Order: sequence, then C-alpha cells, then structure tokens
Amino acid sequence: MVKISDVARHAGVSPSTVSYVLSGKRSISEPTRRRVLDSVRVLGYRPHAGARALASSRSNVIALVVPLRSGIHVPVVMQMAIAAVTTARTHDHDVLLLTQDEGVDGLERVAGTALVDAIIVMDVELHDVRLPVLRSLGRPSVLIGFPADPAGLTCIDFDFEAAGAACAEHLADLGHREIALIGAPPAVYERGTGFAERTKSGFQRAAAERGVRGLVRPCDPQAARSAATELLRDHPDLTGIVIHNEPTMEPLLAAFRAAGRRIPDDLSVIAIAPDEPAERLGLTSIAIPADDVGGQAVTLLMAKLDGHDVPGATLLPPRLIVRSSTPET
Amino acid sequence: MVKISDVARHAGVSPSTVSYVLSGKRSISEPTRRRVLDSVRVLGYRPHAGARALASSRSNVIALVVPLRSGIHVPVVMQMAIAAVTTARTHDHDVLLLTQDEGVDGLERVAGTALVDAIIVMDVELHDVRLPVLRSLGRPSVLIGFPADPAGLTCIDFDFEAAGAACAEHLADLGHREIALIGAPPAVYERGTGFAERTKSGFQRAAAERGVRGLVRPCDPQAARSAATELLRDHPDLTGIVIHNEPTMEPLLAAFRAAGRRIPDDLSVIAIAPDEPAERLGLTSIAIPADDVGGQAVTLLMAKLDGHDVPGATLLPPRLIVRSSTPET
DNA sequence: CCGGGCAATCGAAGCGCTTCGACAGGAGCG
DNA sequence: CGCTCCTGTCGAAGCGCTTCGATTGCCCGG
Repeated sequence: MVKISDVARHAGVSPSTVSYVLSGKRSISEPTRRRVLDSVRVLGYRPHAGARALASSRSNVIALVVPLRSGIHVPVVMQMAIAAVTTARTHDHDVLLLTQDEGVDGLERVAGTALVDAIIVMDVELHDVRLPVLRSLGRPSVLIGFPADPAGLTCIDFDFEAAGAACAEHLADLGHREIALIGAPPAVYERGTGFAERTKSGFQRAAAERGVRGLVRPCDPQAARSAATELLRDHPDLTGIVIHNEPTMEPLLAAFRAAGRRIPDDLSVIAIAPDEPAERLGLTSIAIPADDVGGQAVTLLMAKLDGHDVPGATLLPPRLIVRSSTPET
Repeated sequence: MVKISDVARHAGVSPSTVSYVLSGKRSISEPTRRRVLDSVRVLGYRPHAGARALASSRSNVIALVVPLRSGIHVPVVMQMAIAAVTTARTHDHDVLLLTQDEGVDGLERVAGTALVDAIIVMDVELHDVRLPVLRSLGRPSVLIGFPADPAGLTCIDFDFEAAGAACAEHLADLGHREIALIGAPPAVYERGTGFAERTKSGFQRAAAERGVRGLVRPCDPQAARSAATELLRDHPDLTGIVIHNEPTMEPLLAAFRAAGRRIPDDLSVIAIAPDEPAERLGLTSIAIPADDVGGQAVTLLMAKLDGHDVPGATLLPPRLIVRSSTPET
C-alpha cells in the first residue's frame, strides 16, 4: 500500500504538504501542487479511509435507512436510494445501507461508532420511535416524509397534499361533479404513514372548494376488481377517478371496462404513479419525483454537514401530465 | 466521546485488556471480563470505526454494487439488497451501496481506500469490464450472476437454466405438444445478460428432450398485447406458455382472454415471477429466491474473508408452485 | 523445593492521516 | 533600512484502536 509519506518523499515535500494539496485547506504554490499531484498519479496513491476518518473525525459516509414494509412502492424507494448515492458521490461521500428493522439500535450504532457522519431516514411514520434518537444523536439527519411533530428536524417529501388537490382540481375543471380517490391499502392508512393521509386531505379539500363530491376509498391489490365494481354500482354518477396505488391500476382499469365504462368517454382517470406505467396505459398522471426527493435529501444533508442552516420542511411540487384518460373537453 | 482508555481506567485494567475482552482474541479471566463488560455498558462505550479500521486493517464494511439498467426487475434487486444487509449484520458487517455507473473506478476507489473489505457485484454481464479488476483487486468478491468466463471468481445465481427446463417439463408432463417461452425485452438478450439466455436454453433443451415444440419470443412491455395476439395466430396449436417477464404478465393474460383462450382450459400458463403477483393471478409459477441469493452471496463472501475456500459456482434450484393455471389433468 | 509451562495482563509501538503551531523568506511600508 | 505581515512549507503531536512481545504469578511434575 502506498501511503502519504511515500508520496511526500517522491515529491520532495513533507507529508503535511501532500495533505494540504489534497484537501486544499492551506494555500500551496502552483509548482509544488503540481509536483505533488504528479506523484499521487504516478504512485497511484489512495488515502486510507480509516486513517482519514480517525484523524479528521469525518468518515465521508452517510447512512440511508430504507423501508421494508408492505404497501410501499419498491421502485420508488430504489430510485430515491440510487439518486441519493449519485448525489452523495458528487459531494465526495458514500452511502451505507441500513434497513428499517435495525431501528433505533442501528442509528445509535452507526452514529456512535462514527461509521457515518449523517443520516437519511426514509418512510418516516407520524409517531416514529426514531425521532427522539435522531434529535439527540448529535449528527445531522434528514427525513424523507413528515412526522406529526417535525420540530427540530429537517424533512423533505413530495407534496402529496398538493398532488391530491391537483387531481381533484383537474377533474373539477373538466366538469366532473362526483369524483373518487382510490388510495393505498387500508393497512397503510392505519399505520399512520403520512403520505396516504395527505393525498386524501388535499383531494377532499380541493373537491370541497370546488363544490364537487369527493369520495375516498382505500384499496387492497387483491380486492381491486370488487372495489371498482362496488364503487361504480353504489355511485352511478361517478365520472372521475384518481388512482393512488400503483399495483391496482391495471386491474381497476380492466374492471371499469368490464363494467361497461369507457375511458375517457364515460370515466376520466388520473393516476398518481410513475410515468412508465402511466404512459403505457395512456393515463393522465402525477409522478412522484423520486430522483429529486433522494437527491435533494442528500443536498440538504450536505448543507447541514457544512454547518449551513437549511429549511425545516421541503415539499416538492406535483406536476400533472395530461394524457388520453382526461382529454380536454 | 468515550474511548477505550476510559473503559480501561473505569475497569482498572489496561486498554489492551479491554480490546482483548471485546475481540476475544486472547483469553481473559472471567472476573476481569465481567468488570470490563460492565464498564463498557455503564459508560456506553462504542469503538471508533475509523480507528478500528486503521489499526486492524479491516473496515467491517462490504460494498454492494446494484444495477440501474432497464429490463431488470427492481423489487427483486431490492429484496436481494435487503437480504444482503440483513445477513451482513449477522456477521457484524455493514453494507456500502454503490451504483453500477461508478463502474471500475468505483470498485478501485472503495477497495483502494480500504473503505470496504470485500465486494458483491450484482447483475454481471457475460463480458463484464469489471471482471479483470475484480480478479486483481486483492479483495474477496462475489458475483451475483455468471459471466462467460467465471474462472477465478466466485459466482452465485438462481438456476435459470433449471427453471426454464422445469417449466418445459411441467408443461410436457401435462401433455402439451407445442409450448412457448415469452421472455425478457429484446434489449436484455442483446446485452448478453446471462439469465435470459440461460432460461431460454434450459427451456429449449428440456422441450427437445421431451419431443415438444418449444418457441422462444422476447417481449417488450408495450408490445405485450400484439405479441400475444401474433403468437396465438401464428401457432394455432400452441397450448402452453411460460412467461418470464413480470411487467407483461397482466397484459398477456388479458390478450389471451381477448383472443378467446381460456386459462387453463385452452392454454396452460406458468410464470417465472415473484409469488405475490403469481398468486394474485392464480398462476403456476417459479419464484426467484431473491432473499437466498442475497443472503448466500454474503455468506460466501464472509467465508472468503475468513480465509475459507468456497465453491466457484453456486446455483440455487428452482421451486415450481402449481396453481390453477396448470391444473393436473 | 526448583524450574518449566501456562494463563492473564500490561506496555508500547504503530496503523496512515490531519492539523496546529512554528518558521523561513520575501513583499510592503514608513 | 528595519519592521511587520503574508505566503508557503515543515515537524510533531495526536486521532483511538489493535497487536506483539514481555512480564508476572501460579500450578505442577520431578
């Protein structure tokens, strides 16, 4: 292994000078800098991560806690994780993967051993047991999702409330008078995960503001067909549907068709779902900007690590893309 | 921060004794061991990861390179990753997440800086550019997937060949004389990713051995409907189908139905897909044991880290679960 | 009763890096 | 022309841990 003293000898300077060239923390003359960098290249020098972490008390690693629970959409999680890694790399940091089920212990372990400098937690619950730990850990953290009491924490999320509202408004604009939101499985609501609740409240608020009837119905993937059938039977005047539950999209559409409703002629449909399936199915949709969420979470974290102040709450606005399931009248 | 010398003082021993108690690398008398462990608990001592890595030249972190490419099924990847993290934790290791697009540089970086002790690479291509690097990195590695030349490497994967064969045999056993495999998108085959090719060859080999006609057809998700329609039109005697392409399952089934074929009466169907969708759709299926793949990859890696010899190739056998799409005659 | 051997513990030397204070030499000023 | 002030560089002191002898008792066999 080639170490900093080897580089120093090769370049004819002291180890500290090499360190300063590499870190830029003190000014170094141009000729010296060049000589050192050449030696680094020639010798293929790589600073030892552990030694660096020990001396600087910075590991340049952040932890990312990913959820495992049912009812969350895995590709979105993965996309956020990848974006987080990519963004972290642009800040010269790496990402350590933690699972939800390590819980509080996991956080205390990676922070306590100085394995990581900071933490991102995905899929925060309204009354998450990890919140007090995060507050007292003495390391910066960013939550993806909003707990009931976000005081003292930095949170970021897609603005589900605005997304729910945008759907209701879009349907109201098209002249619909009775609309429904088909949401996540009941378990997700019961768990008190914020996003399902917030989509619902945005949807209901906007519907009320527009004087439109707005129903909300949770839905299990297995029960999609029957849910659709019942909904149409019990509410014959229903003409607009918002689906916020990716796995059920196709079964629901099939059931609507089977019930004799044509889309968009008899029924307008909007999906809160990734672009790929929405586009394939020709559905007007709002996508969760998973890349942005993951990337910006890291950006916020880096700002905190640099000692900057960051906003406590960041909400990423929805963008509705009109496709053939909600044509302009 | 409480350090090992604090624990030593509190317990009335030397730092090295504390270290030996914690590592178990030398025998320590029971009373001393107890005193030290008590002090550790009372003071809340956590060894500093960087210091430990520096002194022992072991970081207790492994790298996991996850794919980003199209045509791979994200939930399966995620499941393997989670299993890898969980298993690594049981061996007192953590997992650093790397993305495919860091490529060779990423591997050299994390290995060269001693950030990680070992590496798992997912989604290996037949002629992967990372293979020579992995061979010469001087750190243990395990590949998930098989390259064209696995010499000198440790590889593990689901036995797609056997899975393809098992599907063909199951259909042959049911009396079908002409069967088809609807596979991954053409892009996946062109890329030379092993798994698509291996499923195909197992399927064809078994079909030939049974004297059954076995067609293979790649399939894009967007083109699922037309693919199904054409297939049935061009091969009127086709009565058995294997689908190895999760996103197309539902559209394909819909298309079969639309073409007037009832399942299982007119058409037997097997899916190579996770249990969840297969069960929901009532399909006989073979699931990819993603948990086992991820977990065993880590187990192999840990064995290598401990200096043990491990088999160069590990293939996890398929398990076919019969559901209502291929009833016993 | 003595010496060999073993179990238990200690001390000290690093592991490779960062960082702080010191210092040399040149520029700028009065 | 002497003094101050920078700029660029060096040396040394750690960062907190592991690990390799060395050391101290103690038990046991001869």
